[in-house]
Amino acid sequence: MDGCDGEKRALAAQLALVLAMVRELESRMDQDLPAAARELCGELASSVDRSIRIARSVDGCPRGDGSQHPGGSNAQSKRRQVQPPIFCFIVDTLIEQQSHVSDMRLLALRSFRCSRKGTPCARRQVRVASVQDMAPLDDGLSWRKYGQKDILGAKYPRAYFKCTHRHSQGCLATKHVQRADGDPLLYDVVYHGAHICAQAAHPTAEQLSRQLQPGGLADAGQEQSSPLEPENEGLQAGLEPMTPYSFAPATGAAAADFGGGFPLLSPTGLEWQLRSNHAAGGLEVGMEYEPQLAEFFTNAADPFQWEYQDDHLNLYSTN
DNA sequence: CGTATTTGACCCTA
DNA sequence: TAGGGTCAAATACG
Repeated sequence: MDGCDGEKRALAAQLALVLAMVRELESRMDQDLPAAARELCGELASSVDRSIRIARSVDGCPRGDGSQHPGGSNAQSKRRQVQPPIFCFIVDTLIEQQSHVSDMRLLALRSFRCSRKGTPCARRQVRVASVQDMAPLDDGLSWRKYGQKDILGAKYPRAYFKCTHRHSQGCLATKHVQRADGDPLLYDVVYHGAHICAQAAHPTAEQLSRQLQPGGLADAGQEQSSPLEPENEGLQAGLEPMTPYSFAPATGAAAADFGGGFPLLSPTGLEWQLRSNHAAGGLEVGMEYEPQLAEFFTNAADPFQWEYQDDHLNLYSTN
């Protein structure tokens, strides 16, 4: 398959890049440049992560003998594509991404002009990091675990949580937490629905202070579930007054934006995948449901350079 | 004793 | 029919 060959070449290129980075890291360590070495470590992590994803995608390609791994990424991708009323956000670790977050916020709002029909059912997925070998389950909201499931092809089981106030207040928010295969300190957290319970409407002081911390995931390793009011900042760019997306509780300060996460919530059916790739100087957005948006984003006047490939939209900072 | 977690069974969808 | 998601009884915990 041509596509798989392309993926393999991309994987080889990524691994070559990793190798070059390792050598550069050695050099920087020899020169006693800890800050430079640390910076490179971030790039390395990003590159390895990218390699892993490419490898998974290659693994899902049809093989020469016609066999195909049933749990490959193709199967998952196909499964997602046939669940239209779903809004999905994948937000990778946005460490040191503060300058990009506001741009992405505008971007997301702009994109709603092309929103699809959908149901109020919202889903977003984030990837969070735990500082130690412990689950980053404390996102300031109370959840009750109601199930755990081994997922085909996944190394770790997926845990299912629902809001503690489901019965008392009818809050239907749920989340799924799964440890990432590639990095045991990373967790993929998928939120379904929005909290309508009191704890969401009145976040605790601890929650607020956490959101106000500019450190991001590096020190928090968590993501806030945020069903609160839409934020108005993004409307300044001449956008329609309707703001179907809702963000984290508004703080007014860009530096406090999401505590490293990107809690954007939409009642639309638009499905997105968004990853940060700060080390490579950009962000990566996969839009499985809206490939027609490629042209829109390509022409968008953002401080990014857009590149559309297959069903993924890559954007790089032009700064 | 009330609440949370575990886990096998069941349901739904592709 | 397989796999993901949820239910609910059993169990653990404070």
